[in-house]
Amino acid sequence: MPELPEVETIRRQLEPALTGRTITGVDVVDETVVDKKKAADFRSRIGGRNITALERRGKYLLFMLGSDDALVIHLRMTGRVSHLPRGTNGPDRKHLRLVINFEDGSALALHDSRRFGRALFLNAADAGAYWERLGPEPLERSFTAAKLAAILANSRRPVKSLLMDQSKVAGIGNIYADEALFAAGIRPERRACDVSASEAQSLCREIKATLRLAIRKEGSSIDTYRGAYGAPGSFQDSFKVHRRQGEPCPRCGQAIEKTRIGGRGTYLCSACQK
DNA sequence: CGTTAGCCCTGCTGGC
DNA sequence: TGCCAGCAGGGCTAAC
Repeated sequence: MPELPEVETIRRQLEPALTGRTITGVDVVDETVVDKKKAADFRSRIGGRNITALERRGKYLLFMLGSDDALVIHLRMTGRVSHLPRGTNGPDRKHLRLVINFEDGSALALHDSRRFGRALFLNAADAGAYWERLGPEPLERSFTAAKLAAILANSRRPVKSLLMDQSKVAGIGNIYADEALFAAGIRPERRACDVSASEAQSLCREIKATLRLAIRKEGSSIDTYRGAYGAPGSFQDSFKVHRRQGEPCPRCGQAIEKTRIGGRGTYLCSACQK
């Protein structure tokens, strides 16, 4: 499932190829992907526009269209974006949801088996309110231990739930929450407000380190994730606890456990995480 | 306001 | 081997 590292990988892969492209055609194959009522508006608003830059906010991929308008894509669970050079096809026709054609004959395809992924046109005037729903970017320099500690301090929810709450911190999902909490030695079910200042410092450092390494490894391909040109990521080979139930903890050897927190499968080492 | 449950979806897994 | 119930889960909305 695409989280911050996967979306950032796709952004970096697409940036050189799509910057400067002009949108010459929009084929909304499955209208649920753009919200049925907005399909016609979506087509007319992005048609003919020029892509000036590619950005990312949390797990959202942004194709800037000038004047601060943007085409926004969220892949949710099983969404995939592919840049298809002239005359090539995407990974499978069956799950094709959206095709955006460019003046150079290439196209951007959105595939999604589960139909959770979304695309939308975001007017510059609405952008402020739209992004205000999201918490800070964890890889920004301004995301400090003190900032994280302040976020954790006023909630009695499990610390893992806070990390995954996009209004608190943007971009962390189930994989990277599990891995960062293991690296920081913190049990995921702990009340957020009970995490100490020094633990918050460790957690802040490990969140950044985990996300940075995952970006370097081009994300995690455990289910359907692939890059924009079909290449899998390799961070799954670096998982210490996620999806490793029953396997020995790489640090102490005790079997990795699986529990549920906030309705999400959660993996941890009960010996290493306090 | 803070928090949680339910919903959307469909491929895959596991049990028989 | 084949079948099928149930799981998986990001983000939104409703409800507590």
